[in-house]
Amino acid sequence: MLDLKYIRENVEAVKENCKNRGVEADVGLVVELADRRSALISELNELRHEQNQMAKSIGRERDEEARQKLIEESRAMKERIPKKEDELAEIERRLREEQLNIPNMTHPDAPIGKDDTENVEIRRWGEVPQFEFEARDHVEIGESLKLIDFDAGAKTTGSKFYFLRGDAVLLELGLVRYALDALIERGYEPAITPDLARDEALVGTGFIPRGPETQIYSVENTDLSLIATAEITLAGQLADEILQEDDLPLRFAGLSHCFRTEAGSHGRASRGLYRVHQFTKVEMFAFTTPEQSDAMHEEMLAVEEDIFQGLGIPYRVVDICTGDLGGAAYRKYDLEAWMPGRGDYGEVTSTSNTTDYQARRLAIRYRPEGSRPQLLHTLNGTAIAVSRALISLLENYQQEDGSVKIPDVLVPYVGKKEIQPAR
RNA sequence: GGAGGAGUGGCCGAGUGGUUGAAGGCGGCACCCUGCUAAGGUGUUAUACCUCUUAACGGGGUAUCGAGGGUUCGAAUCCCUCCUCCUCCGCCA
Repeated sequence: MLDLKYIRENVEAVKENCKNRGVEADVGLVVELADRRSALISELNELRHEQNQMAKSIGRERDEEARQKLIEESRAMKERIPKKEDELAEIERRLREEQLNIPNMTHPDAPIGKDDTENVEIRRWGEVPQFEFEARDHVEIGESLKLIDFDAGAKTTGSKFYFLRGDAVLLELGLVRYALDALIERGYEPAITPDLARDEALVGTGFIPRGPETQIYSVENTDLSLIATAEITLAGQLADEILQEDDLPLRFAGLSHCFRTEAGSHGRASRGLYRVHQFTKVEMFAFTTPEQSDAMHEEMLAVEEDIFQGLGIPYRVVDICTGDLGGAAYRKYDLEAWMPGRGDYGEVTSTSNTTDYQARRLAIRYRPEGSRPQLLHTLNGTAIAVSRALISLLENYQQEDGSVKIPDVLVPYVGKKEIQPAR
C-alpha cells in the first residue's frame, strides 16, 4: 500500500509508475476519494467536538433541571453523527479498495518492460553441463530412482501433490539444513513458523484479496489459510509493533511448507515438481531502516548466489522488469537455475525489496534515534525452495548409469555421495 | 472440550459511568546541582488521522486503555462477540 499523502502529492509520478508496471489503477479516483474522506473526517470531528463539549458541560451542571434540559439537547444533537459515520465508512471502503490496486513505486534502475520477456539478465554463473548421453528430466529420474511419487500424491491428495521417497527425503532435509547453516552463519535467526496464518496476516502481506488468481488455500469455517510462503508469517509476526533502531536490521531464516493453488496456471511450464501445490522452503526475511534496504537486497541476492554456487548449479541472475514486478516489489531479482530437462533456465529463487509497502499495511515501524516512529522496510528472498532446487539438482547431477551424484556440500547432510537405483 | 481469572502508555502498575490521554513508579530525554563516581533537583516524555500556521518549531480537533460491536448526553469503567495469556479439570501426541 502506498501512502495516501504521497499519492496526493505525487499524482503524476504515481500514474507514470502504474503505466510502467502495466497496472490499471485509477489514481484520480483515489485522490478524489481521499479528498472526500478528509472533508468528512473534518465534519465528523467538528460534530464530535460539539458533542463532547455538551457531555462535559452536563457533567459539570449541578442544577437538576438545567441538567435534564442539556441532556435532551444533547440527545437530539447526536443523531447527526451516525449518518456521517456511515458515509465515511463507505468512502473509506472504496478508497481502500482503489488504493490497494496501486503498486509500489519502482527502483530507478529497474528495467522498464511489459512482461517477463523483458526481464534483464545481469550475469551467468557456472557451466551448463554437456551430457554424453540423452539427458533425462527430473520426473524420469525421480521415477526410476523411486524418489518422487506423483501417483501416490494424486491418489491421496490430488494432482500436483507428490510423495518424496527414500533418498529424496534425505535430500530435502539436507538442502534445508544446508541453507539454514548458510543463513545462520550470516546472522539470520532460524524460525519454523506456523504453516497456517490468519487472514489478517495475509491481507497485511498482500496475499489476499487478490481476486480470482488467488494462490491461497483457505480453511473452511475459520479465518485461517495455508501459507504460500513463510514471508506471510515472518512479516506478520511484528505487525503493529515499534522496533528500536538498534535492533535493525533483523534477519530471519524461516522454514515452512508452502501451499499454492496455482489457479489459472494450467498449461504453463509445469511438468513435474516445477509448479506444485505444496513444497518446503527456507525463506529469508529482513526488517531494515529505509537506508539499509538497498544493501540488504544486494546481500540477499549474494546469499542466494552463494547457496547455488555451493551446490554447483549453473544459474543466471535476472533483474525483473517493471511489468513483472507484482504489486509490492520496489525491485526484484530472480535466480534462474539451469534445468537440463527443459534445456532452459527456470526460476529457483526470488528476492524483493518491498520498501515500506508491506510495512504500511502491517503497521510495522521503528523509532529512529530521537525522533518519531516511522515505517521500516521489509525484504524477502528465497534461500531454498526445495521442489525447484530438486529439479535442478537431479537434472544437473544425473549420471550416465542412471544414478545421481550428490554435490559435495550436501554429502555431510545427506550422508552419501550418490543416489543409486533402489533394488 | 469444561470451570475460573486476566489483558491499561517503552516497561511496571492505579483507576468500576462525568474536565482521566489516563495517578504513581521505572526507564528515556533536557536542564540544574555536583572535583570524579554515586546520589539529588526541575521539567519533559504515546500513536494515527483531520485541520490551521510555519522555512522549521508549533496550535486546534478527533480517535485510541487486547479487537470489534452495543447501552448512555457522557465508557478504561456497564453489556455482547472475538483474540491472546494464566490456573484447575478432562482428553490426546
